Amino acid sequence: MRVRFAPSPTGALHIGGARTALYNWLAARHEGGELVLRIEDTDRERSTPENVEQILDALRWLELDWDEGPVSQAEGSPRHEEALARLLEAGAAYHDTATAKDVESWKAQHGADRGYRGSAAEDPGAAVRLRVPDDGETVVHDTIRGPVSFPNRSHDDFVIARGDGTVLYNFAVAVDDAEMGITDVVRGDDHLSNTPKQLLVLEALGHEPPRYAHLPLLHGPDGRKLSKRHGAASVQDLRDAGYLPAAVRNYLALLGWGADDDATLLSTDELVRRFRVEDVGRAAAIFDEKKLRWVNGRHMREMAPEEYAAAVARHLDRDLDDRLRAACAIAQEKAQTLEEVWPLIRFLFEPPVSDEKAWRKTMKDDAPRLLGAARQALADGEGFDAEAVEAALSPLPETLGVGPGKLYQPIRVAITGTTVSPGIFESVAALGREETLERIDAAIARLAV
RNA sequence: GCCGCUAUCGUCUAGGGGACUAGGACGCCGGAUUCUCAGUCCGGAAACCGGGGUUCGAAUCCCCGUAGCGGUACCA
Repeated sequence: MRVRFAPSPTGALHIGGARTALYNWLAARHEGGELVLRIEDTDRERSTPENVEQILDALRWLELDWDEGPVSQAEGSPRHEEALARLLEAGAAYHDTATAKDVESWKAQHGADRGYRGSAAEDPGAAVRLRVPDDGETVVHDTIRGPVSFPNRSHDDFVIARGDGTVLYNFAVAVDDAEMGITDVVRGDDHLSNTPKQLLVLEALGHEPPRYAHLPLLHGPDGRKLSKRHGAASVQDLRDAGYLPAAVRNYLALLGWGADDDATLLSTDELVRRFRVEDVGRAAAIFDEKKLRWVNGRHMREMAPEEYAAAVARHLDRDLDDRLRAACAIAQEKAQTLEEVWPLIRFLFEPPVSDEKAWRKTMKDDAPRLLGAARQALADGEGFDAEAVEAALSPLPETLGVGPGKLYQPIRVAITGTTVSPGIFESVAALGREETLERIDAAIARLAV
């Protein structure tokens, strides 16, 4: 098996494109085949080096590697010109001076279900059209959808090369797929309607067509095409939002494909082992970031501590030191994305945040008494790890005649400034005795005012 | 307009004529977690687009609608 991922470099790699890349990668890895990365840059204006780099960057982040490329489609132009010349010579294609308007009026005359047919002109500066048969049909044998047939009559003699001799997408793709020895074309459903054209080109050239599989499209929560309006829409957005590459691969794989036993959490090895293109579903799927968050949280909790800390450090762009390691250790069970880690551990690196609502809600009348007692308990005793802190604090609620929450929440607010944090014993221990006492003192002082 | 694809809980899906009182997961709602929740555990509500066929029997097969999406460029 030899597959290809062939994005056009029009900007950031979108989530739909990422899934197409993933499916190609999974198919290749599953079969022990090869993945070719080809950049569809025949539209020179949109194909900037920056845009190409964005795609490579996205694929690297997703940890999807390729075996060949990136190959520039535009650089294959000698091959395309040679193929074009062959068709022209054989009469399978012809120069045509007709404009878009001419085509339109031709259709008005012949009915909308009748494709345009032009006539050959002795004008080498005119666009080149492929001759499409009037009868019969072109059928796409799609791995996912089965046979799909298109009546030839409804197709125009479509343009395969511009007046300046450069070739168009549907021609270049067909030639490249054939000449690069691609065995399986796995791409978005938006290309299904293009496939008969490519098949027609292949047939005129005498090439065997590859197998085709058209993936259902990805939509936003409103059922419309996924775009910026929907929040995270590109791979870069996903990275910035704090998702893990492994979790993104897991979630994206599940959009349109399901493991036979309904397994939801799958490692990449497992995905490679189980993925089959023929098992992909046919209906468009909606990208649901909530589920991605959950999948991501599960992956985060399963990481080894050192790996987790390294990922957090990279995301926060901080050095990975022991303090950060300790912070990560107490936050790993709580956060669903890398982005959520910082609010949980921030109190270990900066003064408590100012959250008036939390303060008012927690610091009731007897707060000074409770905090005072906690301070005293924490000031004495040996050691200051989570166990020692728990040993010091846990007898207090009963002694003081209050529920545990009544005691722990004021401490939490005193040291972090807010009401949500990792476990209170772990948090206090991680902060250290000196800093904890200082913050409790500061809170008591503020309450005395 | 024309050509084509698709249609099961809000979402991702399982289902391949009887195993369907339609299963799982996210989300949602409720409870628990003698410390918070944005974490974890437990429970609950929640779907076969409509109409015709075929069949003893249809979520499953066929037809017709409807809706959504894609293509219809000298874009990719």
